[in-house]
Amino acid sequence: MKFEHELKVIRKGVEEIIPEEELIKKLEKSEKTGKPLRIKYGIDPTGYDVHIGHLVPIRKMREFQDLGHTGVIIIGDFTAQIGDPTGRDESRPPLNAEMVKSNSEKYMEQLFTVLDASKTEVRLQSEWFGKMGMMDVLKLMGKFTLAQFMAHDTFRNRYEQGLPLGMHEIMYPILQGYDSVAIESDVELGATEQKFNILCGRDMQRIYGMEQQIAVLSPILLGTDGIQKMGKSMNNYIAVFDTPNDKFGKVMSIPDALILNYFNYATKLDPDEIEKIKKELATGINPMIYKKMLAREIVKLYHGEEAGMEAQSAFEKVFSNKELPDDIPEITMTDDKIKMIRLLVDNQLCASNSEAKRMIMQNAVTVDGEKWSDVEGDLQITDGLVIKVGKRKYLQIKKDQG
RNA sequence: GGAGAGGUUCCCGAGCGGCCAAAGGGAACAGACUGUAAAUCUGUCGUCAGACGACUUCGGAGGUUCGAAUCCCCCCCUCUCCA
Repeated sequence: MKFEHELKVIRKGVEEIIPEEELIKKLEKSEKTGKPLRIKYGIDPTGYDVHIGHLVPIRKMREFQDLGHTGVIIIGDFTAQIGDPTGRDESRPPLNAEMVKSNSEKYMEQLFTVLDASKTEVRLQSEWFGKMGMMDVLKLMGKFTLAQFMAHDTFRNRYEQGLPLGMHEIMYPILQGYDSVAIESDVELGATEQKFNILCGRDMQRIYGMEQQIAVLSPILLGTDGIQKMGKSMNNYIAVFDTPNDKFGKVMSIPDALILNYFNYATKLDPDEIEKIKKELATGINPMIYKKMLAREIVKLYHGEEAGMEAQSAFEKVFSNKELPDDIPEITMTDDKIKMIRLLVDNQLCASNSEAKRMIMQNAVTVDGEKWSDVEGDLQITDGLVIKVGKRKYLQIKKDQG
């Protein structure tokens, strides 16, 4: 069959393609005309912390790019004012132009760790929505009925549960859908929860008499807690900006049952190889071995091979062998002694005096490996002392004689 | 516009005049253990103060009371039903 290779690449790690037959037609057409397909993905510039869950569809975009197609990233400066109803982020501070600009720049910087910049277009929603007036908006809204929206889980559930549902929120899928018209997308990427919004884009294109886009839906990546989807509000995410050591550690903290899932969706590993790992894990082997490999693979993706190895040895050093890490934050002190509690709070090892005391009482504080138990005590400062709080917080003191 | 329900500590959610810094669960953190920042168990979880005690907190502003998250008044917000 024609396009067998392309389809195999596109299908990999994808939950659903709607409709697949049309995608084949589009591929054919693209080949015939030599015109690359336009692959859309939208982001809301409400913040800029990108986590590896976001990158599942982005990696898919890269694969499209490698097949010669064009990625189009939409900066949702209008939808950001609404907040994706499926995302359920509470606070929506109004965004001004500078914030949009700086957020999206930082956002793109992270996406370009994956994307091919030469085949990426970045577009702002305000390019088209900024020109619209009330009449245009009414016309857009008239294309859909309330029943269509209430048939959608997110809206219906919130309505039925008696939760607030703003009128403007139903505009979200409409705006996102119109984006597809504006940029004439052939394919829109997103996680499965985006199905409704992306299909809205299809409807919108049909209404405007255009060729309709294909939805290519990625699975939702679970967070490090293994229960909820990875998200900023849940504090269960691995960020692109996390240090290699943090990425490694966070991967090590996922439940064992999640290992294969992450291999599938958060790494570039070949499916055959993942199949092998699956079999290995089923033999009852210590999952840690493969979790380390997973962590290494993920670090590698963003920081390179060497960083992956380094993060692993740092992890083993600190957690398996309980040695000191290489990069301990340092402070320089001139005094001969300091109250321990103050030292901990002043250097952000603890959030408050009370917490510092609690930590001491819970045997969480050590000085050069020795437990510190005197809640009120002073620390005699000597050069090179290492303070450790809990499992992960360190501080080294440099004594300035001067 | 009318009638009713509600807004509690990071989240969910109990409390409805003193025994409430506020049950319970989740998250988080710590300790033990371990094969991992897995799992499990135990503990901690407003701030300040030598665990006594003090101060700030229960949508917002007032009031009643020796004393309020709990009662009253006004305001803001959410939900349901009626029009």
